[in-house]
Amino acid sequence: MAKGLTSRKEDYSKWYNEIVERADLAEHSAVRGCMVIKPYGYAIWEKMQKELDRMFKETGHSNAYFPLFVPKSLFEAEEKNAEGFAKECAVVTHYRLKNDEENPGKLKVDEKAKLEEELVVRPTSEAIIWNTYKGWIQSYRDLPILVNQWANVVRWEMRTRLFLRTAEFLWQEGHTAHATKEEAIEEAEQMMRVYTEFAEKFMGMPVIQGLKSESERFAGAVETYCIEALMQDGKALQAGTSHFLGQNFAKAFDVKYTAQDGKLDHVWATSWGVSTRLMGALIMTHSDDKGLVLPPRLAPFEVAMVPIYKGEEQRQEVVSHLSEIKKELEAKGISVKLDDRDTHKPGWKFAEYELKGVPLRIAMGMRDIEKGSVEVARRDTLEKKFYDRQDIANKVDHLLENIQDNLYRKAIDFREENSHTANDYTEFKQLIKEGGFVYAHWDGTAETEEKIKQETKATIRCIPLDQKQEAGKCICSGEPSQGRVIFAKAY
RNA sequence: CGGGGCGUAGCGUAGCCCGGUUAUCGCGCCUGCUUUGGGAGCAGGAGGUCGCAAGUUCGAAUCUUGCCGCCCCGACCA
Repeated sequence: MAKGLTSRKEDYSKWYNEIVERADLAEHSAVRGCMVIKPYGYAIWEKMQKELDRMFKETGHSNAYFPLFVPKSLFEAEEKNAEGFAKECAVVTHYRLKNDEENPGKLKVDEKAKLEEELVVRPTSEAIIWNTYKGWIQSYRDLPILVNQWANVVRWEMRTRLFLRTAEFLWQEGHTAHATKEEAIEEAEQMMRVYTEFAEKFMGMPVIQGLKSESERFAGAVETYCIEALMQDGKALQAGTSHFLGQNFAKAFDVKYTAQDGKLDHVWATSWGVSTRLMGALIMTHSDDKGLVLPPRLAPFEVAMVPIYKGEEQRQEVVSHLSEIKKELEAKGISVKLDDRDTHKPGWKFAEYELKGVPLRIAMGMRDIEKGSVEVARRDTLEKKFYDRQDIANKVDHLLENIQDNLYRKAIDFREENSHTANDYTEFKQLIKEGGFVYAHWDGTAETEEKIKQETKATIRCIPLDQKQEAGKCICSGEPSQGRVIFAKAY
């Protein structure tokens, strides 16, 4: 009996939730707005972490860890940053509970244990980190500081969606300090490029690099670079951001250094981050109506092996053949799960590994052993083929590479098919309704952007870095514009 | 914080309007036999403070009142 998923086209949200749940990635926690990432989902996140971490180290960064709590006085130091996040902060006000005499067995907050100063649970760590950097920096010799932190942060969201928006989420946040403006800008741009490379090479997800408009800019940043991806329902997803912070935080926390020429100046800063939201992006970029589809480079295991047999004797024979193949694959660095459980039937396993997005499935039974063949099914195309037993390791290796490329190419094709240019407001509204990226002229003002948002629900996703200089008129106000920006409805 | 909806087994639900034996069905779970190349079949079984509290009544999942919790749509947002 087939227990299918809801179709993507029928109800995208439902489809998404079913994949997250049935592929065993995550679930809602009993804690409001919070998420439990289950082992299989976390294994994917760990692969992401590993690759990102490697790329950060290759670009000269080191990991460190800063406190979860930010004293309110530090949090409010950089005004724009504080104002931007104030509405969604969890705040610790007490440090002790006591027995509730009126309700035996229950606890209540001990009012005597009220904190002198409230502690904000970090929604982002600029404040606590810049307060720390203050003590680390005196001279140009102390610069640059290139630090990354893997951490959890809390943003008290009113409405949540697994991986895309939860009250607590996991991420990495890089925080760097530089002697010059140019160096800081180069750092922010470099990290955007690192994110781009990760998204495209590992996630198989094409992204557009760009700058945020003022209203979408990070609170406290001078400039926000971003990568934007297009999901299969035609909505945009901000996949990563890298901020040039100017001297805003250095001034707020009074972080100065003495330059080679003896002059005292504030340092220049960047911060950049990607979160478990990338998991949501990964799911929505490749998955289909049969479940998750994972790019080989991020799959917890690239190959699932399913033995087919009747009786214990056959089972042992088939499993021993598969074990040999497994060794050959592992020798090539391919990760394999041999599912020899007798508690589930082959058909059940086929469906299960499809739901979980395993790139390749190898099935083997007595027939194959006799013929010297192996059945290989690829997840991206759902194509099944028999390959010669002798050559299987090379074939699998080749297929995995092919799948990785194919997923990326398919995602690019999808994005191109769903990217359009609008030349007037009527056309714009129609295109936005249909979904996808819409390239259009904009007069550069926040007022117009807001008006368009109110009228169409579309926002400026970014001003693309490769924007062509092109004289035109704003689709909304008719004022002159130098180039097109990307509009879309967004997550 | 505004508008709407829902709370019945691990999950999804019927029953409620019009009160009446042992609370319905499906999935899942357990046992046994037969099965195993696309989510097996049959037989048996376990599992429930019907969100909580009070009230009306001979009798409440069902009616009344209060409370609690959750979901959806807005506003906010990576």
